Amino acid sequence: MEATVDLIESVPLFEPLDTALCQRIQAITQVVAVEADQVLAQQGAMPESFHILLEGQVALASTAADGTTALIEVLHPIDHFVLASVLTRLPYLVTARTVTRARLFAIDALGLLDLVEQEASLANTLLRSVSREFRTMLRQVRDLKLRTAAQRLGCYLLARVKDSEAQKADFRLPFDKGLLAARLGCRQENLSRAFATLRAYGVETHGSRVILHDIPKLKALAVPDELNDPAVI
Amino acid sequence: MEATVDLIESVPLFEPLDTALCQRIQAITQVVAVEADQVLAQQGAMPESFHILLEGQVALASTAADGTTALIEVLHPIDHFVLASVLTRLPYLVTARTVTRARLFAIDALGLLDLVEQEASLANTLLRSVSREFRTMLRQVRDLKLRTAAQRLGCYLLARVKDSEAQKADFRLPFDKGLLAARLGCRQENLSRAFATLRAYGVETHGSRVILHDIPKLKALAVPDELNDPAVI
DNA sequence: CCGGGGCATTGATGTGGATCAACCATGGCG
DNA sequence: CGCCATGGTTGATCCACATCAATGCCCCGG
Repeated sequence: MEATVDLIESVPLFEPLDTALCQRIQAITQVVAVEADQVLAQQGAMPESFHILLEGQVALASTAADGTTALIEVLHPIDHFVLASVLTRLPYLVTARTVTRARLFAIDALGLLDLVEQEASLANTLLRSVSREFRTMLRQVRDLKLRTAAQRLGCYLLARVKDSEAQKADFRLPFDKGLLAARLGCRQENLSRAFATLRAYGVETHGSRVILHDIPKLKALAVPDELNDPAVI
Repeated sequence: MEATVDLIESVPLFEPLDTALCQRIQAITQVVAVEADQVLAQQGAMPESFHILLEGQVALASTAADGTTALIEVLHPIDHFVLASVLTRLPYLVTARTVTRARLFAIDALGLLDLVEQEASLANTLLRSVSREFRTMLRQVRDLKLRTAAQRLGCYLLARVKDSEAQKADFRLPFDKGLLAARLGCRQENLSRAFATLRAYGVETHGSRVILHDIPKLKALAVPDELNDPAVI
């Protein structure tokens, strides 16, 4: 299916671009609807499309030679993936798979490369985006090296609450605990135990429902990034 | 000290750029010489300069709120650092510190941002560079999640040998084992033990001298990235 | 109403790596 | 020449997490 220019312009990534350029992007963009558990990009394959997630969830995972797999990230709308592979013309480092049924833009890789070379505004917006993604990965490296699973879980939960002043919060996990465990880099059993340790810090759970009774106390345990890195993202 | 245009043009990162643009970069670049163990960028501070390492070594480390530190990378000439922070105008996520005495370019952050916005060729070369850095970080995440310290050491050693066909190799570690341990995300004691396990796979060491007697055997243990990710960088 | 198949929790045990501590080589220097 | 500082190795113990196994829970269909 063809994408409309309106739809292209509504993507935050493309917000700084003028309409003429969005039209040229639209010309190389398809809207794709897929079921859950479908592969959108295969690790090791050469990039064909740059993907923007409009609805649903997508998991990015990387597999080692022995077959073990590390879940890198779970994406929510509106986010995008495999940008760095497309821009470097190097094989995908991750397999992207839908968690739920989803709707996405698939933007032709070579067409996008052409546009990027000609249009400084597009190059600039992508440059900022890849830079932010780089910082996210760097933080994940620091996380894995320095924090325990319980602290990573605490950070994840704290990141779900928008209001930075709030003392309490109440929300649902966006996906099941198996996926959350993988996202945090541990096993489901350990996630359970991590939730158990966090109970002493005012964390109550009922299935996917989470209640944080004492956010300051939790922050003291988990030490979220905001405290390390002022004005972060 | 002022940089010369020749010197700017000789940096691989700037190789695709025309002379006029290199002149404009030269105008905002200082050559800096520093002793060992000097801080060039402080985590949490706003970016003032984009750095390119010409001689010596620089370590990038990130510190958590509890004071523990993770070494992210040790850089060699000609490489560069803190690009993503400069481009996003967000605080440094790492502290950059010289390991040896060093010589660098310090390019004014705001001046560079101006140039990037105007010049598609510069935006493009930086875009590719940040993308490659992103992929490096992503691989480090996978490494930490999936490989043991001995495997990471094996990969590191295998990466030192250029010739991909070689059966044997012989070289020196570029820095001391304390730093190498940090780079691999473990303690010095464990690095020692990792070297000990690798002895069974044909790895011989005398101080910083390393001899690999049986590269195929070592590859079978460590499973370096080339095997996962064809045509990698 | 009952039985079964997921998902989540809980327990027991094993492993990788951290930590603490002692020891050994090396090399600079009085 | 001997002293001590430094970097590297080795051993003992501890902690976080993985793994294996059993059980509880809940929904769903018969």
